[in-house]
Amino acid sequence: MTTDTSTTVEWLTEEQQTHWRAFRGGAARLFAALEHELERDTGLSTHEYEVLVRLSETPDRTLRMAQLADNIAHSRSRLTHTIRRMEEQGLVVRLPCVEDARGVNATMTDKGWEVLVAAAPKHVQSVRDHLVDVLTEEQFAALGEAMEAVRVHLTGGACHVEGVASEC
Amino acid sequence: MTTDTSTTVEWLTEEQQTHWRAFRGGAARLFAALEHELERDTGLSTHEYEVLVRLSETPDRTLRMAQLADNIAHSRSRLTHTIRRMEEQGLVVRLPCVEDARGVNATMTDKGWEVLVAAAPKHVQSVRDHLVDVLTEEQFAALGEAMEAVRVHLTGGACHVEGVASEC
DNA sequence: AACTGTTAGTTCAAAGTTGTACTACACTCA
DNA sequence: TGAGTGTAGTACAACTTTGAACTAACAGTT
Repeated sequence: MTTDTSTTVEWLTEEQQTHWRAFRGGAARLFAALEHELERDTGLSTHEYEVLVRLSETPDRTLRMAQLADNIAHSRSRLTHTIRRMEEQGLVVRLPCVEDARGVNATMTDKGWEVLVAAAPKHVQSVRDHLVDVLTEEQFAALGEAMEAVRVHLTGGACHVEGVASEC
Repeated sequence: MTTDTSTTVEWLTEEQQTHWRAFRGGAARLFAALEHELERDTGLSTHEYEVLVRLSETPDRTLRMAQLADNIAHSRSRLTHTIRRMEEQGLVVRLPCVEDARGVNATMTDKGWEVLVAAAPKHVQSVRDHLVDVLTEEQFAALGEAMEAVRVHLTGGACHVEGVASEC
């Protein structure tokens, strides 16, 4: 082992480059398409949709801000803005946390629930149209497993918050 | 065929849901990590990097605005802003297009080239660290092929602009 | 040449995102 | 009990993105 700072990097093969570009380009266009269809069909952004989904999966439709932020991989600051906007729309409410006076609980309202229930079928259909049904079952499973490995690598495998089971 | 507007949607199986979430979560975290490392190491955003890459691959380091926008899947408006910022940094220049007086050519400067040459090894290393080397060769190839199918589905297969061969 | 429809690119204002700084509270350990 | 350290969430200001409106120029028609 040397301390050479100008070590050569192993370049990508032409094949790898092709795959990497397909991944970047495909993912960018896919997320853009899903975003547009969800916005058009329901008025929600995919981020707002994700928030509602996560809240809907807890017993009391409530999560701490930090948990929510970790779940959907947003910065704290970004989540504060998103939740404020959703609160203005009446989709969620924020309440101080009893156990920890620093904390804030975001809770889904009945309206939030209704909006999610109305939005989900359309969004699922979009995901089918542009991703799931475009691939074979094996391809889609391989995609999921590969990206799960990437996620585990990036987050150190962590995917749980004390007290509340979260999606892994 | 009916005109029933409330047709039931085929839901995702639990497995499909898991894969879909892994894909979303993994991709979001991966792109965020790459963005941060590139910014930290070179001061470039991944979008600026992409612009430089595309320009570097043409014989005269030049592309029309619209071609560039299509290549990297950005809106026209967004590309205008990106190129303006890059022009202020001296990475590209904009020149009127001779063949079509409506058009504008974006050309990479020597400085842009140098910045790209300096940035590329670091970025490739990031891509290796967090994606390519995390997966087996087969997994990575499967990922690329799947996302290529998604891209083709979304763009109607188009991936070429008259006159200039672009990445497919 | 004038008319129509289309394409290229920019501009504008509104909305979203980012990172830092800040306040408040909690935890630890002397 | 209080000093020091860490965590939760928000506020702020700078920056980026979005979509619609706009100007200019091409292309085809009559």
